[in-house]
Amino acid sequence: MVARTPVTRDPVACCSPVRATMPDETQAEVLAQAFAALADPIRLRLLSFVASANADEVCACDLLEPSGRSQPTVSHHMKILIEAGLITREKRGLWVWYRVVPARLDALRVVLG
Amino acid sequence: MVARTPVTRDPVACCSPVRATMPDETQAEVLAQAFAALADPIRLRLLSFVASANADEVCACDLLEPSGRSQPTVSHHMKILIEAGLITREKRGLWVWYRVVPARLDALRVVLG
DNA sequence: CGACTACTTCGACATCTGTCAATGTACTTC
DNA sequence: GAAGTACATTGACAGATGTCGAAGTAGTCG
Repeated sequence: MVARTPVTRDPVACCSPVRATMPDETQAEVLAQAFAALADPIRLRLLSFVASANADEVCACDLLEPSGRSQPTVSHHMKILIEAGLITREKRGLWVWYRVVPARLDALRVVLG
Repeated sequence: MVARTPVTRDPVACCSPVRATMPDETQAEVLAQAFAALADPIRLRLLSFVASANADEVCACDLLEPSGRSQPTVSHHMKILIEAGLITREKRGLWVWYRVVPARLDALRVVLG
């Protein structure tokens, strides 16, 4: 660990220079948007549901009842997950099918360490 | 699982029963709070900064300038990261030192797959 | 065509969130 | 003690977010 110049008299220096980095602002913006998609309990449950399905895709109609939210609300949340790149939507006939985007989840996992 | 009652007589059945699971609501609540802490660009940058520091801890005074936010605002964001369990705060004398909680980051990574 | 179905979008609302100036608290130094 | 420093908390405000009913869109069926 760094001997961080403890406060002797003088100009009470706080710390020796730190070496650390931040992602730039636009990069942080994109990542934050992705995490924001996960920042709602309903969306986390919806995403888990799709990710854990035995088939690799899930019909929108299957999301309504277990989520306990109205149909417009579920549609709204799924849109947010899509815009975050975490899932994809495909319409076939009257129905809509969702599937996860594993690469996107991988990317977030990498950010966490 | 719900037998998806195909309502009319011979309607095009939507989907065969899906096998999938959701985290329960309280579990989702806790996870969502953690992800919410990552859902702000400033906080992502602050966390990255602490995580990437050469020393394993970072003085609060080092966060002000690179974040470009006021001192109360940075203090506010750090508090949110702490409440999410992502970092810890330790006061020594006049200064405050932050360090990341790797186990917490691990936990989130697990959720992502 | 017209009726119906699955889903999306809109509009409105209450709540939550990020921000900073002002103020408070804890600690050090004189 | 008093003065000064580092950080936290408060208060206030604009803007974002979650929610649902109502209306709109796109597809199917007869």
